[in-house]
Amino acid sequence: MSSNVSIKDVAARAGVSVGTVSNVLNRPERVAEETRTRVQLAIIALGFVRNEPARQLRAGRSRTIGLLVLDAANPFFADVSRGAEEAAALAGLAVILCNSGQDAVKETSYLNLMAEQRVQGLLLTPVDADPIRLSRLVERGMPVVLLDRRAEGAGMCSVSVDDVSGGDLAVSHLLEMGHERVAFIGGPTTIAQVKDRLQGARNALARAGRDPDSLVTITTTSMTVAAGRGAGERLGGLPVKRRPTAAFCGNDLLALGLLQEMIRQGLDVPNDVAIVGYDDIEFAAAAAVPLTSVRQPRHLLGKTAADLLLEETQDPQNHIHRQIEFEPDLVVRASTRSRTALSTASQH
Amino acid sequence: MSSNVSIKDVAARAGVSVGTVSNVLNRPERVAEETRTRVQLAIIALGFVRNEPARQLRAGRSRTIGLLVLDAANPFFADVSRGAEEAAALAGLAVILCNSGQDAVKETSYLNLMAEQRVQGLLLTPVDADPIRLSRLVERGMPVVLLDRRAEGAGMCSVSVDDVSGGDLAVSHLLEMGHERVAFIGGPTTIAQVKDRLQGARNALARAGRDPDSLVTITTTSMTVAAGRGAGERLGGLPVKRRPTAAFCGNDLLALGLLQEMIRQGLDVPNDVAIVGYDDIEFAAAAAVPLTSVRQPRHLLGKTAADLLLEETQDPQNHIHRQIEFEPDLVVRASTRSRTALSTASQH
DNA sequence: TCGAGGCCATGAATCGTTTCAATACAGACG
DNA sequence: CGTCTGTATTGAAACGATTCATGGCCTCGA
Repeated sequence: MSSNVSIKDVAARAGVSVGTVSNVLNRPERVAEETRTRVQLAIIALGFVRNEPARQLRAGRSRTIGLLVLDAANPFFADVSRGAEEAAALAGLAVILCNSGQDAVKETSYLNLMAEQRVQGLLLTPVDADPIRLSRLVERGMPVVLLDRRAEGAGMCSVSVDDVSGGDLAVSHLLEMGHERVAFIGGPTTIAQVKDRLQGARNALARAGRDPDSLVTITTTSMTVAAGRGAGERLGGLPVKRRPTAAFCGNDLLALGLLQEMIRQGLDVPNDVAIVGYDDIEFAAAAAVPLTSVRQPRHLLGKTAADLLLEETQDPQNHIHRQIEFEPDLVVRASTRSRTALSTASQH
Repeated sequence: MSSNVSIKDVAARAGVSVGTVSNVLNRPERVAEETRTRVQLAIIALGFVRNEPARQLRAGRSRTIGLLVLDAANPFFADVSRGAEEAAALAGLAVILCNSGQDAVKETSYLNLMAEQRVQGLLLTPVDADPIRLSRLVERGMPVVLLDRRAEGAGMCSVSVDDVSGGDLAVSHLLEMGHERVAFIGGPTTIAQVKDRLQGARNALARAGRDPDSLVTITTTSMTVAAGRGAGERLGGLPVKRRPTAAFCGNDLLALGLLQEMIRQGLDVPNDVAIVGYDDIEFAAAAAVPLTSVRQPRHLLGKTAADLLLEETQDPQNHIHRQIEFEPDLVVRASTRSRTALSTASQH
């Protein structure tokens, strides 16, 4: 198979020992210049490519970290991944990207895969709150940084955005715009982000003196555009009297799907139904009705997580686990600006 | 570091030899039931995780394939990746996903990384037409399948969509809608997809009896939403007399950016400028003005490529390289339906 | 009772690299 | 001329798994 040329062949061709070839590869300054170039020429002539698994076996550590995301098709995670990759690349590490697709079985199998591959560490957006699999990993000494999710104990680092606060921002805004009946759309509720954003929504209601249970909750089985359309069908099916006048969606994909379905049903956004999304992905601003959304520092999230992981792997002794939490921003766009509000705004 | 428990520890604890443990792992049927359960218990008790690099070193082959895409942030490639991953997973292989970001340097470094990792094979969307790096890989016996790009010689498999035909579809449609001045937006032109789609556009003009050089070509440095906005600025800056009344964009990200910028400038889509995108990503339909776009079978593209690669790795002797090419479809939406056309349509 | 044959388990060789103690050698110095 | 120092290279022992020839033990049939 590919590249059966080993360090031994290079050594033979250059007339040196394998140890010297290895030194040329790893500590070139220790090798006399003349020898070094001879070896390098042999490497080129033979097309030698280092066998990384063998290196890893002997050296004891790999040059990769793992990144396990909830949904690789969500542009939010694409941006997070890029942040992590850039930070890892600076440290000479490659990232193995895996997609759990919110499926606990796939998550487990990928966690196992990464453990077998002996990645140096793991960036992880966990599917559910189950701490058992995780703690087993950590106990065995695998450095883990939770991503987009706050670590509960102090057993590991985490980088997250305050989802409760984000949910609060979103629904407070809707209440300020005068909405009485508000819906929350998201799910499954096993996902921490969903739970927290919902909690934030309830907090906002409570603070405004409303009954948190007045929140109409539409639970979806995933967080995709298609699920958003499905939720839109359910919303549109409600009698107008009881239909919420505003919906807060657990992410922008849901919001975009909901928006599409509202338009299809001939409902006006924001006047019949106002919509707030979450993540502020690039497409939110380009939507049929530009989406109001809760913005998260996506790129920074990934970069910070990778940096924390690197810190831990490079000096595990002195590492102290940290939980970093960013604050989200609300970006207001047309999907929540009622026509009157809009005209008021344009008078400025 | 993580999991320093080796097969030797398991053997000691179970009171058997390492060979037996290996057999339990790989050919359990050869081991007596009583022994097998004893070993399995030891594995669980010690939390043994197989060291994959060591396995790979001895066994000679890895259980991963590489996937190198042009732009991981583009939902088109997210869908392609998912197709490839699903097919690979069925064969028990993991996918290492890397993102060249249309950067030849990054591409080279990732190709090298994958070669060092001894992936079984490679799915690749190449940055440019340079065949040298590729042929070197192939010569050394690395199975490669080109993805979203037709292989020129017969040296490797490829799975692609006919981009010339796609460009033709798009511009033919614009001409049918009565547009006289058409623009093409895309770049850099080193990317084969851009070149072919442009060629298709010119073919359509020629067939309609127009001068292919009448196509207004706006070259971008990347294929992102931001680049689309930039192109929109240039388009909007043209005197109305000379400004194209329609733009065909090299992908949907560009089209979405262009659309945003047109709206910002107060131009009407499609009446001032009609827009056709490419890829028909999910967000195209949800855009401010739903985008007409050239649809590609994204998921199938990835799946087919992975299947071809598996076929080659599983029986390299009898494998015959194939070039599979799918045909694209045009999906017409509001971004090219002028108001008259729209009202005509709604009378049905 | 013996030999054949089947089933299991063993243990050593091996994969390609890194690492490190040991060695070779040249030049400086007394 | 011997010794010392330091630099450059060597060679062998790991790393953790797989693989396969070998052999022990049992059972069965003659």
